[in-house]
Amino acid sequence: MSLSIGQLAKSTDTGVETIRFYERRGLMPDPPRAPSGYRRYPADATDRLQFIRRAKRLGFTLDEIGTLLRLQDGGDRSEVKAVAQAKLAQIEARIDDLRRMRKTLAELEKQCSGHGPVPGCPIIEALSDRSEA
Amino acid sequence: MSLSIGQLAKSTDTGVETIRFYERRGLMPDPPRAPSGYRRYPADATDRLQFIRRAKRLGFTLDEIGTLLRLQDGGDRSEVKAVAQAKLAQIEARIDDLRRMRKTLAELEKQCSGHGPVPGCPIIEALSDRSEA
DNA sequence: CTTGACTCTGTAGTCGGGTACGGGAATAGG
DNA sequence: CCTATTCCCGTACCCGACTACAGAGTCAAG
Repeated sequence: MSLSIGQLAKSTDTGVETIRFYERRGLMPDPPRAPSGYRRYPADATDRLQFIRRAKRLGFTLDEIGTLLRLQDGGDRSEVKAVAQAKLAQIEARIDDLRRMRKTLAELEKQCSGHGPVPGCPIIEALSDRSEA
Repeated sequence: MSLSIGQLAKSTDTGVETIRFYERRGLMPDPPRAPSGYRRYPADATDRLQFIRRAKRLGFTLDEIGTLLRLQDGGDRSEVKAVAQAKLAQIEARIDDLRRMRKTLAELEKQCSGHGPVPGCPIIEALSDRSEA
């Protein structure tokens, strides 16, 4: 039992173009072809595509997913753990960045009355502040 | 007293190319030119560029910064506040996304022993899980 | 057998925010 | 006065992850 690219796309909620794109990127192996040239996917192609989709939801880039897939077919568990730790560190750094932005912005937003003319608005004043680096 | 583009760049820790790029984007006004065609920036160009840099640090896109600059020279404070609130909401949504990723990934990372072969690694298993959407 | 949906390849465009390059002109320092 | 630096403009390129064609061939339903 094999799937057409359209069926694979539907079964994984992915676009047909995206699957071909993953193939070019080397994330999906080149599938066998029908005499017409049409791609015929074995059932486990669905698993591989799901793997990619889940990894993406966890924040991995396509390159990182490529690494994980390579480790899957023959790697050491320590390497997988290292990839996960690196990603975790990136996520945490990004969260910290965003929390700093949120803190500053939330304070300004609270201070802004929300009515009247712009001159005197604490948000604009903070951005314009001539006395600060 | 006017500044060359290079001096303006240095004084705001920005690249010369970036300033020209902001000009094309309409964030920096077209400056007066010397007879040679060289840009001659009035002193307050520094303020405007600092405004852009600070707004960027707060997470605003260049389009949003354009809006803020337009409001600065003649808008209503409620509009500024609305822009800030929208950005705050986006930042919070992004933080929530990242925290969900972190939670999942941290759990998997903790469960992975970090030694041995990949088959059986909880991280890879979770990504491969055939029984889950 | 026809029609419409699907698939093929290859190339190009999108978004955001720059960065780089090439060839020529102007300017500043020694 | 000479040379190194700066500046001009226009265009093209970078990242990541798609997405959109065009034009041709194929497959499935009625």
